[in-house]
Amino acid sequence: MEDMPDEEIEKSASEPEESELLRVRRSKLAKLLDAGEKPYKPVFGKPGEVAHAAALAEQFADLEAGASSGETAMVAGRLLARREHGKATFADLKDSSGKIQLLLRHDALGEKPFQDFSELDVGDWVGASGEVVRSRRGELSLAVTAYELLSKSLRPLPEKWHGLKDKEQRYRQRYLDLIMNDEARWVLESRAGMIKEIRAFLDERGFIEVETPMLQPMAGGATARPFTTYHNALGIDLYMRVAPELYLKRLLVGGYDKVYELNRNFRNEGISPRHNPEFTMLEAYQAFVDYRYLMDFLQEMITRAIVSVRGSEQFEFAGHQINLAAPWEKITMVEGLAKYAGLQYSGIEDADRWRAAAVEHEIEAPPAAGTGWIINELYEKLVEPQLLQPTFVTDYPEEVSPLARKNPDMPGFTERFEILIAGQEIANAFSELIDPVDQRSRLESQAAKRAAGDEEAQPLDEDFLTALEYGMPPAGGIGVGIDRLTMLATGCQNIKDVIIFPHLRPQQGRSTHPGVE
RNA sequence: GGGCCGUUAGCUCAGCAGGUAGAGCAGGGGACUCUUAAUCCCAAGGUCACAGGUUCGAUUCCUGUACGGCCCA
Repeated sequence: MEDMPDEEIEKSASEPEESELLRVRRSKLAKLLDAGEKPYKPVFGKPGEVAHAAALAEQFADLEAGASSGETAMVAGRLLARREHGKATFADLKDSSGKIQLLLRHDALGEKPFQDFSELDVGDWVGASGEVVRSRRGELSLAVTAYELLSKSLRPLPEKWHGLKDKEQRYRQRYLDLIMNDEARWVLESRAGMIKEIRAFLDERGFIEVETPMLQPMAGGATARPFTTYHNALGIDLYMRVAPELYLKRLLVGGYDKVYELNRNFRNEGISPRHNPEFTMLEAYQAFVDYRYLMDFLQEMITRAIVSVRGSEQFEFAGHQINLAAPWEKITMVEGLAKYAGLQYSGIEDADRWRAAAVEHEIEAPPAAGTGWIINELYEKLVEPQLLQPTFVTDYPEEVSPLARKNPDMPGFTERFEILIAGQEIANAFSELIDPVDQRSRLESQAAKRAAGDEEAQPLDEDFLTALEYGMPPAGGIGVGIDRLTMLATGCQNIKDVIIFPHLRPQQGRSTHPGVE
């Protein structure tokens, strides 16, 4: 740390070729400092005094072109464009609500402030006050009588007309995406709005929101590889959670009958257009209900969330017209394989035929995989992509559902369903397995799979089983992937578009901007 | 992990059957008191992602690497 200054000097000496654009801005900053100006102000106006552009647009909607309102206002935002006309200048200021035009006139401002405005750069934060007027061409404007530089920008923004298109740069420097692309803001705000709707939906029904451990001594509750970390003081490995499920169930054992958690899960898997290592999941549990009850429950919640963004039950996603109007199709996984893939076999006992179908469809089953696993793979490969309209797919194989109650009428299957929309898994739900003896044997099979080399199989969580042995009430549980749901609602087809700071590989020896690093 | 595509000025993009590159916007200088992709004039701006190879000569052809996108597993 103490030799930082030297390093800095060395660094700048070894990088003499700063681009002209950056040099010009730094020299403007130096000029301001030399003149005793403060290019990074602490505050602007009094709290509540600065108006939003959108609020002014609404308030003065009736102001006619060329008219003055007689009222003054203060605004603050980022300078996004400037049009100079000799002794008059127009500028666009963008705040969090929208844009407003500034009109600066030499006669109203005086020589020095008028000239100084020309020295400002697109990208600078500016605060201004003046009379609200509408220009002759009909643009709501602030006829500026005073302004100040609030924060000097040292880097040029992307082009004003085409904006920032480079996807990589949009993900890596999301702030630029947010400045330049209103759609990026809309996605962020839509996501926030949906989460708010979902919380309201659950809160209205008496659910309590809880926070269970992100760092777990054992990563259970889902079939996935965890991230590993280490706790120094305890001297033990800890795992980033892959799901909160086993902790939320402990809360039902503890006597709560409606709990939910809406938060991050972490899975140590590849990155793809549909996978980010951390993602947001809603899990909710309600005592005394089973998976049948949860169908209407989820249908209502998901419809409400999507309609809050789309404004309608009908919308387009990836070229498909989706209709959320009730009723949604209900079909068991085995029925689905018959209807959509022509695999008309009976249940789990048709093991040889399922296995033959797997070979035919080039599904490579790991050594420990049973018939249930194969049925699920066949379903995911052959059926899921065809389920465009909202569909409840019910009764998943026991083998891939180690935490779900067995379906007493369908040996080998569980009381579980997923909701498919546009070929995407949007929600998962089941009647919870509360029998501690059955649960132990299921987790023991998982442990056997782990021993056979399946790194995704769930560990046997003795502490969780102990909790179940005290007695968990009958309950149904749901899981909703918030990122997937946001993709569906906003029409985004890459998860990186709905995660504000998605994970990308770090760049090596290459920077998108000279001067970075 | 495999296949295909991309990476050229701050941004958006051209271009090069191999002879060290252009435009628009942004930035710099100048003109202009109602523009909104303002307009007009002038000048400037580049390790053509990176590293090798072929060649008299590579931004261009070949190989590899990095990062990203799409598809497949």
